[in-house]
Amino acid sequence: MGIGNDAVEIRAQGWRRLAALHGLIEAALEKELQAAHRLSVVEYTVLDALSRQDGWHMRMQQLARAAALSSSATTRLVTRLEDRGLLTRVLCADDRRGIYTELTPAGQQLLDQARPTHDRALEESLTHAEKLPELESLVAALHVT
Amino acid sequence: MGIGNDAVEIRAQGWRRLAALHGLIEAALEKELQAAHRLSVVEYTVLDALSRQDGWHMRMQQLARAAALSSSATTRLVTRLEDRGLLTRVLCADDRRGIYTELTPAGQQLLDQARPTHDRALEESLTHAEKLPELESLVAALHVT
DNA sequence: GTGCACTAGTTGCATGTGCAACGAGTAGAT
DNA sequence: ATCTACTCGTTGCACATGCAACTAGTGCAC
Repeated sequence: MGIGNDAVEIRAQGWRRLAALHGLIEAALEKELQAAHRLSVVEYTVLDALSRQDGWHMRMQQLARAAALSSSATTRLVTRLEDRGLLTRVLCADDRRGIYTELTPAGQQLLDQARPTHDRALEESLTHAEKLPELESLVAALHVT
Repeated sequence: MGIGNDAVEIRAQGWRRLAALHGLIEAALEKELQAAHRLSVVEYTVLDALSRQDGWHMRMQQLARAAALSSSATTRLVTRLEDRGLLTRVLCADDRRGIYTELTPAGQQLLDQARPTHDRALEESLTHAEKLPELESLVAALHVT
């Protein structure tokens, strides 16, 4: 049980804290976004990532990475959002395998409505987490640019 | 776009980084644990939480909180592990609603085998994440006690 | 050109998850 | 003793996810 094991244990503890904080925040966001806009956290993440491209397209795999999802899950997620009229698939001319997605006005509008909900829920859960001794320092690290 | 909005944006960015790091680590652990021991990350988390109690019991709801899972998911997770002989359900005498779970020798043994895999995969993914500029500071924050 | 290895995205299938409804047990009021 | 409100854990059901297999398209070798 020397110095090496201590490092291992510190890493494991850090990971447990990270997972705990992540779970806390995600649960809060999920609840609020679902209740107010019928959006899941991943769905919001995708819309947000698209809007961050500012009117520009994103390929499916970029979306997959942004949402930390498999490509199959991304396919169905995009289908879901497309069925709700929030985004559209655009075939790309240069590479006909590739598919671009872009926000529709309705998608942009829903995102505009959902963003305050998201930001408020995020702030609340961070404030809550900050009070838990084992999460305090990790929350502080998020404020750092 | 005053100071208030900056704080909001910083929080959002922090959350995206947290989610990214979490996804990175979880995917790596999932892959390694699944391949080497047919264990998912949540399953490992539960076994680990139980062993951390050092031979003592844990109620279903403690387990649910430790794994960031709903109670229904916890029920089935415990059933799965019980079917594999890794833990046992123990009815509690004082409160007959409550159910304790404890590791079996086989569960302890599998955990002992899986822990090095887990710790190594964790170290590797942290080392990898440390090289990504946007995750570097967050990874550093995990080292802090 | 033809063939081959590769990438992008989609689908069948099995599985893990959350929500809501439920049965069982507890604690307190009267 | 009984009624009520609550907690604990389990189950039916719908649904999102990952893996593997597939189709379509690209690019390189020859």
